[in-house]
Amino acid sequence: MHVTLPDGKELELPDGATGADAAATIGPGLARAALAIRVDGELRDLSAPLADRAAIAIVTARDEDALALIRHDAAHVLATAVTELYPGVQVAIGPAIAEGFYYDFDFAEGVSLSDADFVRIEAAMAEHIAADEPFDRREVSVEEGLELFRGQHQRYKVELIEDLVRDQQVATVSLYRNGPFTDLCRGPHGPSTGRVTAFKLQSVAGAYWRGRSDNPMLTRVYGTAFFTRADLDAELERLEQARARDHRRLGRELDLFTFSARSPGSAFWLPPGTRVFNRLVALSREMAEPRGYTEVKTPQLYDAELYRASGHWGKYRENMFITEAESHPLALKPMNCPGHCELYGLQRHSYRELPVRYSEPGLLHRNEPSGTLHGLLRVRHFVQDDAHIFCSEQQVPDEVAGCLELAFSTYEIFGLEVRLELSTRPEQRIGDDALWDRAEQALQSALTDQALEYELHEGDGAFYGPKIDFHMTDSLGRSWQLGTVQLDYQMPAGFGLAYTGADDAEHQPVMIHRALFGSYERFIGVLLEHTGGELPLWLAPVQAIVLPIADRHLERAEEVRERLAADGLWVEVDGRSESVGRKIRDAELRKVPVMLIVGDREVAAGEVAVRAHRGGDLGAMALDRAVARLRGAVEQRAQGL
RNA sequence: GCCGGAGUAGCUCAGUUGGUCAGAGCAGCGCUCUUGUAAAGCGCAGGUCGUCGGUUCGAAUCCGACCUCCGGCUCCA
Repeated sequence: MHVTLPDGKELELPDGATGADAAATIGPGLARAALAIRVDGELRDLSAPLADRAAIAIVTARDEDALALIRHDAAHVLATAVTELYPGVQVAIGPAIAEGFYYDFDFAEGVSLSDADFVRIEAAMAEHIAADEPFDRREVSVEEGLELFRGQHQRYKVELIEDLVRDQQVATVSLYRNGPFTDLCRGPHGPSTGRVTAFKLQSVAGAYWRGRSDNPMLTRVYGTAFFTRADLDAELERLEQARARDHRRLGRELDLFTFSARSPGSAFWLPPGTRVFNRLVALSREMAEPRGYTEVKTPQLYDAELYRASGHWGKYRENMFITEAESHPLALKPMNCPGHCELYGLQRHSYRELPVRYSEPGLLHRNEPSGTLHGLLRVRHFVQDDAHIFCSEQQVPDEVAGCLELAFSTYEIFGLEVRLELSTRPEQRIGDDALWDRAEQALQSALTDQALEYELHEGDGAFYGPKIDFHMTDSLGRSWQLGTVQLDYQMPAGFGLAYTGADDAEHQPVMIHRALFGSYERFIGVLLEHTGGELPLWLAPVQAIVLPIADRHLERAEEVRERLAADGLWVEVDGRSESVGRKIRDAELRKVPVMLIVGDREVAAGEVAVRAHRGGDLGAMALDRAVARLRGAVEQRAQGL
């Protein structure tokens, strides 16, 4: 038979030849390096027999899918070691993931795992790797598979097979055996365990079986694997570096914010952090006002009646802080939309006013589960750069497009790359499907009209409408939602909102929810991680620091400070009796963008010696010129001087 | 909320099997130095070892409950 190689050449092989045979025919070096084979684009085991006329490519460590392959191998080796060390353990699933692999286990009652156990598990894994046990694939009937795993009391495997039968009507399942361990697995795998050359177990965590919180909690062991020790070390080094960019650490080091056990999930903003926060609020206003937004202020606390109208009482109550006064139930607002609807409904509206665009840096409280709180990225008390647009249905496309334009204009200022997601109707929702159809269609066409790339997340929409979300990742690669544009036909109906049309009849407006930063808290958190705490000059909490060389220059330093402060710059004087080297070092560590050094020469010449953070000495210049440069950089929102 | 881990000075961390173990560095404060582009020197002060309860002659150390934090899961801006 003949198969085609990636370069177009044909290879002649005996009938029934496998991928391994093909690799060996091409050359002994390739045979040694081969991990798997791609047959007509699909990744397969080397041991799989090839079909005549197939297009094949031998997969080696250089292939981009190879890492995922050996990580999956590593997951099986992990399960091999764990089943050996902990008799009676049940195994669930163990896939490769973006940064490594995991395997979920259900340990016997009373047995728990901690990272202290990694040493011996890793040692057992290393033995199986050293033994270079082949991965043997076997296709068996469903009955045989069920019998095998029932015999081993592996209920999760049994459940997986039963589901395969139910959902995909399979008649057979594939098993992979390496050494003493046999797993239900689709494959493919590398030829043997020996290919897992550099691996490390990283953490142990709980995970619900099949990701559902009413299922049992399993024990998940995370690890990673690479082809070389050097790659593994580089990854561990990268994780170490990421810790230095953790926004919680930067917030403390830069005196931006802090937390207290007396109000878990709520940041305390220190003066420098408050300056950053407020400047972002100012930017939001600056962006929104020319685009026709009008700012409003609405209450924090509402009668439960309001949340009945908005649907929150039914669908969101779990996340709300509820109190009462004179036996009336009240709740702190978890979103601004009900208040904005109420405000809209308190006045009459004509079609001539539409769209009405209410914006509000609204303070929200959400009763997030304690285990989900995470620095500034997941809090219970936060401010959204929120706005609600009330418009006619005809205006929806333009308004959604306007929101997308505003979003991209905003992210561009920070040099942020965002990922778009379109989320559609969830199971828990209000309103009939015809309206959902229209709303989802409107958002989708807004994206396709501008040829924007997005991921579709079915079922992830808000309970009142579908949404387009903007995502960014933190220093450890975790994804966080920032902005959102949500289309809502339900809440205006719940509030009985209306406007008088040109036809003199009452019409129901459509509402668009939109936030760009999302919450200021989360945005600042992500921005700190993105910049490593080196905020751009216009946003830096201390934009410049004046460093007098000796005490006799203190007076002049104070004059320089006042001059800059008069121009609206955030500036400090380091008046300590320390060496200049020390003052520079401390200013560098505080990531202050600009240092202005004042000594005898500068006093005499009316100059300042300018030094940029990580940019070194820029030389002396007249004070006026330094001020002009600083102001210019701030106005242009430049990265630095 | 669930699983696992952790909590010693403002920060980073020591503290072997319960018995001068309450320590170090940095930060802070004081004094001296008056300094030219990433750390001057000396000294002082600072913690009821997360909280509460228990075991013990004796607990930072052992046990329990609770609180908070960390890593995940579910959920979410």
